[in-house]
Amino acid sequence: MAVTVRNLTGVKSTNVSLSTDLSVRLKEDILSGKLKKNQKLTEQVICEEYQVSRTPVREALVALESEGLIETIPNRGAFVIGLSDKDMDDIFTLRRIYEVQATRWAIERITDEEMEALEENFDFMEFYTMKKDVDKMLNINVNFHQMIYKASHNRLLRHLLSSYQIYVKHAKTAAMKKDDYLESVLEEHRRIFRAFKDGDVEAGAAAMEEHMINSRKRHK
Amino acid sequence: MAVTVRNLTGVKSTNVSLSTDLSVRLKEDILSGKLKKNQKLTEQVICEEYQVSRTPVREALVALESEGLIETIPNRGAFVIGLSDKDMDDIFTLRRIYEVQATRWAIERITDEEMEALEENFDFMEFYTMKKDVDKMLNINVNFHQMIYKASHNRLLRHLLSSYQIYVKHAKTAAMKKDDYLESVLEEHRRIFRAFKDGDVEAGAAAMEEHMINSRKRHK
DNA sequence: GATTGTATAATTGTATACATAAACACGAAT
DNA sequence: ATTCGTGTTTATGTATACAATTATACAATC
Repeated sequence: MAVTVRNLTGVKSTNVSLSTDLSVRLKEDILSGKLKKNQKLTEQVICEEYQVSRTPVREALVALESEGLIETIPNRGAFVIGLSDKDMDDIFTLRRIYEVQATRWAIERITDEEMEALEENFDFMEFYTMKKDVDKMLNINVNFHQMIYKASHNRLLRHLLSSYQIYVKHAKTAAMKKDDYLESVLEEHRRIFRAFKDGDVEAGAAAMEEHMINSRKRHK
Repeated sequence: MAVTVRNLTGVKSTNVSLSTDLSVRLKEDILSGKLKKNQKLTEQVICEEYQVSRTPVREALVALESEGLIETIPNRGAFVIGLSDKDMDDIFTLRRIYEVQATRWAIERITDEEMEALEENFDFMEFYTMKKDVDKMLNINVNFHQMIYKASHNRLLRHLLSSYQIYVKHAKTAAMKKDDYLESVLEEHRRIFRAFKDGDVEAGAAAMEEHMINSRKRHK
């Protein structure tokens, strides 16, 4: 079908199916606080709210449950999970741990082609940091990490880390207006990238660990 | 509905919904090799094979995709992901890393009530090791780890680690016939349990790490 | 013979109708 | 007033019908 719809953030999304599109929209609305914690997600209500039938709604809810964002009680319905500050800290810790492992594996396993792509990404990053183009940087930043996931050559890890990405997405904007934001991120990425060039697993792991810790501080 | 059906292992399962029941059965069949890698999972075929309609089939497939066991290509269908020996090694590594983190948090956060339950579990484990009752031990073993997940007081971590459990489940039986199997597992659990009693995070993390490494060796 | 175009069949994506279980309201019995 | 029972309503669970996309077969063209 590939309908072009407009989600609640006003950004066009041309996702393949209503199910996947809806699951993304619901995810955003949960993390942005639009759907409040412990709130009951009645299927029929979502149908009307998002203008789709129950089938894609139910499939989206199954996906959200697998990611731990909602809880489904049999014959009772789906409820939004509340995320406390402690929960967010924990999630960051869990993400950090796997980002470090992904970096280790990626440095060991990266192909020449993937290395070239990473290098290109880093060049762009330097360029747009100079230009002070925050929007471009956001995408490049996400891509940098996605490339590392891919280079780890483990489908499950890539999958899990990608699903963590959403947790930071909505928190952006506040911290990024600081002057040294772009510079800091670039410098941290530079250290990680250099470890890839050197094939130095331990240096890469350390650099990524520090990058994640700083990232948490920036977005808190 | 709560129908009592019989899954392919011959074990009765009285799950709440056809969707969740089916996702468990499909998971077992993928990991046992009944559904071969790269095999296309045509919805209609699964309907006939498992005697349910398409709705629960599709919902089960969404769940399996979230766990990384199948890949869904839009408008093309679902395909079984092949897991190589390297993949299994990686999964064990990913599990080990989070088991260690769960242990750290659990030792820090465990409640008195949870501690009592863990102690009881350990007592049972000693008893059934003496009795050489492998079947009972299997359940107790799984419960021991589940209790630690719970005591970590992080829903997402508990969720993820529970989903890893299935990967070892089907591999059991071969290694467990060895005489020293039960003794080894008991001893490793004893070290972990002692760390809980002492509230020693580092000792617990080390003990769990070793337990996981040994566990991988045993099931390889 | 290989390639492209088109009609047909098969399969996925979505909507809706039906079945069943939980939530609710309300009155009777204690 | 509280508890229990019963009928009604609402929501979830399941099946099926319809729409849209993709795969297949086969003929026409080069």
